[in-house]
Amino acid sequence: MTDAKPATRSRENTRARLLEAAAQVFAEVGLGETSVEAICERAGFTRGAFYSNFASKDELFVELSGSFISQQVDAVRQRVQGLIEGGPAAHDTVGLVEALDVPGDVRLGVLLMSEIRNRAMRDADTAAAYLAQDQRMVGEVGVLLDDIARAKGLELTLPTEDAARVVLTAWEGVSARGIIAGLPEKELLELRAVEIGRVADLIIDHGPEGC
Amino acid sequence: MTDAKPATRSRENTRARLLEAAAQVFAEVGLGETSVEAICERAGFTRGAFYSNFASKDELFVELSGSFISQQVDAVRQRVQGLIEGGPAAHDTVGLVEALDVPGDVRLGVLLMSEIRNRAMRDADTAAAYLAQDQRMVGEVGVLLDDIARAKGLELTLPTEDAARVVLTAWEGVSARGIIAGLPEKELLELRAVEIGRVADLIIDHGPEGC
DNA sequence: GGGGTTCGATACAGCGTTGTATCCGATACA
DNA sequence: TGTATCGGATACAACGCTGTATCGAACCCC
Repeated sequence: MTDAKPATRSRENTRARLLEAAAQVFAEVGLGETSVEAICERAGFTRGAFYSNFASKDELFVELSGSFISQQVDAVRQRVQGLIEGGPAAHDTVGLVEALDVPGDVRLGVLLMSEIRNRAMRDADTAAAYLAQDQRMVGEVGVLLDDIARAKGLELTLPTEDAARVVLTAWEGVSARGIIAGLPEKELLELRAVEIGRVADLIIDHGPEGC
Repeated sequence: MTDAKPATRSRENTRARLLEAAAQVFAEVGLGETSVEAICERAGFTRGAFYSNFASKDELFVELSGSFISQQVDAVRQRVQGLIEGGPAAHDTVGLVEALDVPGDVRLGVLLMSEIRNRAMRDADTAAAYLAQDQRMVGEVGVLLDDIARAKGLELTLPTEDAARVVLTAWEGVSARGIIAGLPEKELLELRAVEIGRVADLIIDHGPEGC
């Protein structure tokens, strides 16, 4: 999945390497600051290879962002299903963090997602794609939240969809803040777990003190 | 405050117009996609005027982002103080929305803030400035939240600082989503008010049902 | 293993942008 | 009113980036 050097030259391989390199460069310097040249250099190709596979930087970005987001959602979906099938044992707010914490380079993921959102704010097509996947993500998290609450015999303190949105928004917010603060990967993960735990308790654990 | 055409030519006036134009262009197309040329055109100057006032696009951005954020915080601070001095009458979650809702072009504000955060994720200097102002903002919101809770005879369900962060994160998240969804100004304000009200209730109104 | 095809490298023309150096006009002050 | 100064316009050289057209080599299939 992370073949740095290609054994043989094939269209698919080249595309994949270009996409991966592009993701890195986008994350490092931002979409607007990224040149096609920089992507090619990172991937170990020349611009000839690039234009043989993509019409422009924009087209590549559309493809990259599309696959990246849906990949993220799919990963969460898989984990949510796993947790639910695992029975009530796994149904804790800890499970929530576990579900959202898609493995991989956290920093890259946060920065790339930030670029996508940034573009979505200005481009209608990107916005539509983003909102569609976002809705899916909200659905998955909502299912998990409902299930956690049910396993605990409690009710959500918010409508499911709103609850999921609050959790996801907090997730993104705390991720961004961690990056800005320059936290290393490990501490970022910890911070995120702690904060999401707090928010989840607000939403699920309505009234922990004896009434 | 919004003089389009300068009566007389003065350094300060030119700087101000360039800064205002830059804010608009940054919001429209993003920092990286913005050329010095575009800023000057928007402001009604040539690049000569620009380089006579700023060393580079970056320097302008640093100045702009610095003044913009602190201005936002100051505005919130003023409103928070006003509300608190207004007595318990104004102490509602409605007051919270009122305090955060700094008047002006909402879309521009959200987009510009997004650009600043985006840069803060990659540039240490910007990050430091951002975090400092963010901390101030958290403080202000925290004070208001504490006061609202006290006026209602309730306690916050989270430590003050965490509570403020949750509110602010939700605020930014819902703003961004509104922009992405292409909501017009008015609906964006409504959406924001509703969502923040919900979140605030979670944090302040612990246990609305009769125990 | 040879020939056709595909894929990536190379070369090139063109454009937009940057930053500076110079010039001109307006403002301020005597 | 004349003069010095300051601020913005103009002109220019240089660079980086884009996109395309062409060339050469690796792959595929027979």
